[in-house]
Amino acid sequence: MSAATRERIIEAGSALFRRQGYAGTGLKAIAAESGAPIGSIYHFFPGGKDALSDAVIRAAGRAYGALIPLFFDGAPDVTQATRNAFSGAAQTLRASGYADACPIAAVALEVASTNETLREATAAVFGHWVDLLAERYAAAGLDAEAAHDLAMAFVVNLEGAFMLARAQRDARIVERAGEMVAGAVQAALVSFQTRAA
Amino acid sequence: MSAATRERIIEAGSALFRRQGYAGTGLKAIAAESGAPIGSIYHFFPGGKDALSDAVIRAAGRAYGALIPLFFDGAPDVTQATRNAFSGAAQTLRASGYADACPIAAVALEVASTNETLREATAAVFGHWVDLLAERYAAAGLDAEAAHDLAMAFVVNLEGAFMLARAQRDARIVERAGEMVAGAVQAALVSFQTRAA
DNA sequence: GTCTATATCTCGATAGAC
DNA sequence: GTCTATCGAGATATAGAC
Repeated sequence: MSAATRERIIEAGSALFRRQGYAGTGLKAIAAESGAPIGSIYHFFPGGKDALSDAVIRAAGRAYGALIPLFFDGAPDVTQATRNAFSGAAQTLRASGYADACPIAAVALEVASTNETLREATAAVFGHWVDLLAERYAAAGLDAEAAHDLAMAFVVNLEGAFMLARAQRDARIVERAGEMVAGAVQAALVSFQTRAA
Repeated sequence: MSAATRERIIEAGSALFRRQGYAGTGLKAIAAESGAPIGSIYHFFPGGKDALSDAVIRAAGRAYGALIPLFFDGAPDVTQATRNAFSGAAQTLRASGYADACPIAAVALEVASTNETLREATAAVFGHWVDLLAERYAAAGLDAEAAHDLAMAFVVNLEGAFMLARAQRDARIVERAGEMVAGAVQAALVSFQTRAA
């Protein structure tokens, strides 16, 4: 099955990029991890490492964007959903031995000044996540600007907390960052209701 | 002058690490950037790339820690100092074409799961920054736990904002993150004064 | 589509002249 | 202390059999 091989290559690339970064991950390692030979990588991605990396970044963007409904659809309100999302991320981090955090964070910092194509891919993914979150905050009654700022704060805090938590091996950093974002969300909601009243 | 050569090597490593990361930066590139031959790197750092990288990380920790008094000593209060620090970072980011952000961020994400020695070095640097900032917030009257949490939020937001700002080429993200942290600092100060009264 | 072999390059590291 | 030459390993990429 060719489609399955292509997906397995992307999945392997995603797993290795999040732990070793872009430059630290060779195509041979991705081939070994996916079980496919090197030739298959160039068959599915004629553009080589850049084309594969672009596909990995965008796939990770879709996959993690799909997690947002999981936390927001079931929660009683967006404040609790925000808190739960950070708690879930902290739990995943702990369970994986501080390896599984953001799939594109290391790559984003590596390519920001060295690879314009991939930089744009990471920018699009961050923008996608912010848009999805902003929709949720707007649906809770906040105006567009406040919703966007909180969505940006969500991603900023998650990424920054992932960095410190992985370095210091302390997942509570992610939980504390979640408290701060949730507090800002709550404060914005209260401020909006006060203004409306 | 041998000491000057050693420092030039560290300075070159710092400049390249922040733009290309750890795995993306070769010792030959550091040698070329510093003007020293490869042999000199192994003369001053017999431990090779790891020993040099450790020195680069710790030097960056000291250098950026030394920036904190610059913002906090002259400011009217810690809230304004916090805001100014983020504004200054945003300005540096813009002026450097979105290249000069945190000197150890990319390295930290790369080594967190791949190099225990360097992971500990980055953890120590983050901890050092948090400690220095917590001292400032504590000196403004906050209790130790609140001061520490705000200091952590400072570094978390700065690192996360750097990541998104570099990817999307928008330094306002750093400024907005500064507003959020400064707001949390202000709220904590007000809350403390209310409790004390 | 799958897989191997290989060309070319650059890596970290070392040896040794000066 | 400075500098060059070089080693073996691993990188990306390609050619071509099956």
